[in-house]
Amino acid sequence: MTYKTKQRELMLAFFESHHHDSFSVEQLYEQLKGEGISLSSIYRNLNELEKDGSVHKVVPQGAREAYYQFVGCEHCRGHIHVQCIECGKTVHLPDQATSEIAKQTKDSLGFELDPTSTVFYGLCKECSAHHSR
Amino acid sequence: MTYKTKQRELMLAFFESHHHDSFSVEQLYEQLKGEGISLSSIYRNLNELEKDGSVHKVVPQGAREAYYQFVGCEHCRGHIHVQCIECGKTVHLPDQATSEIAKQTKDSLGFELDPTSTVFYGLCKECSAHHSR
DNA sequence: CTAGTTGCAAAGAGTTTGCATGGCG
DNA sequence: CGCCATGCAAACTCTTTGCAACTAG
Repeated sequence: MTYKTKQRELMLAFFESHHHDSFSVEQLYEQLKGEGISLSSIYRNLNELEKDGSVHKVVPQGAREAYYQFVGCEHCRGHIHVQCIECGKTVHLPDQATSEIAKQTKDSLGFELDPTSTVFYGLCKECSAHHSR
Repeated sequence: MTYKTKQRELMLAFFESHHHDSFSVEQLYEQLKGEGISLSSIYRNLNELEKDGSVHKVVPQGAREAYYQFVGCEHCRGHIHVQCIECGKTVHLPDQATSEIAKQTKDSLGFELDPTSTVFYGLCKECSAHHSR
């Protein structure tokens, strides 16, 4: 009940090779339309990927359109994503820090953190260095 | 160069008295139109509040419209917001946990966390209790 | 052969904007 | 008074949807 179509494979392949970037629908379309995929298929597949949790949909501050980031790979599962609000770069928080933070959240509020869907915002090492000069 | 208008005051007053809920434009309009405010003013003021950081704009998974939450009060400044993906309830992470988490992020990645703009997602105590039954 | 998927074009929803009017300072 | 903010309605943009053709299983 889920066919393996050329269009779906195209999108997955593209995402697999761009783990830590996020893309607007337009960007995806620009990259993939040459291979034969329509805008509506991109939208439809994106919605499914979002529903089963392998893609994060984010609407950046001030942006009109949504951006999508793939989090379906082994690497991403169970890791907190940390994103720089200046350069947009995203990295994973190491396992140990992730579980400690989950524990602190649990201990202080009884709150069960979902690492995969939360994103930390702030300044990466490079960007915060620029700021302090 | 920013006038104190009745409409702006209406919105601020409403937000002040609903710290930890978030509202769609439509909900705000329903609540406030009786007092004399137009849809476009709500949009325009919301955009300004977002720009100066006193309001978070969020587009929930699967939602069409944006939701806005006030984070401009003393209470919110410097605190990480923790939101339940099931019931939507939002609370603050205590000071100590917040600063420890910021430290861990800094130590492991050199990343300067911005507590005010990051939101933790997961299940609150009550909702995770329901799940484990 | 059946059911899911695609493309296209049209429809829809939420948000933004132009312009004249009104209100703050 | 000058400048900013408001209201209204029209304009826009991004996203969704209906339908017929197509394709995977």
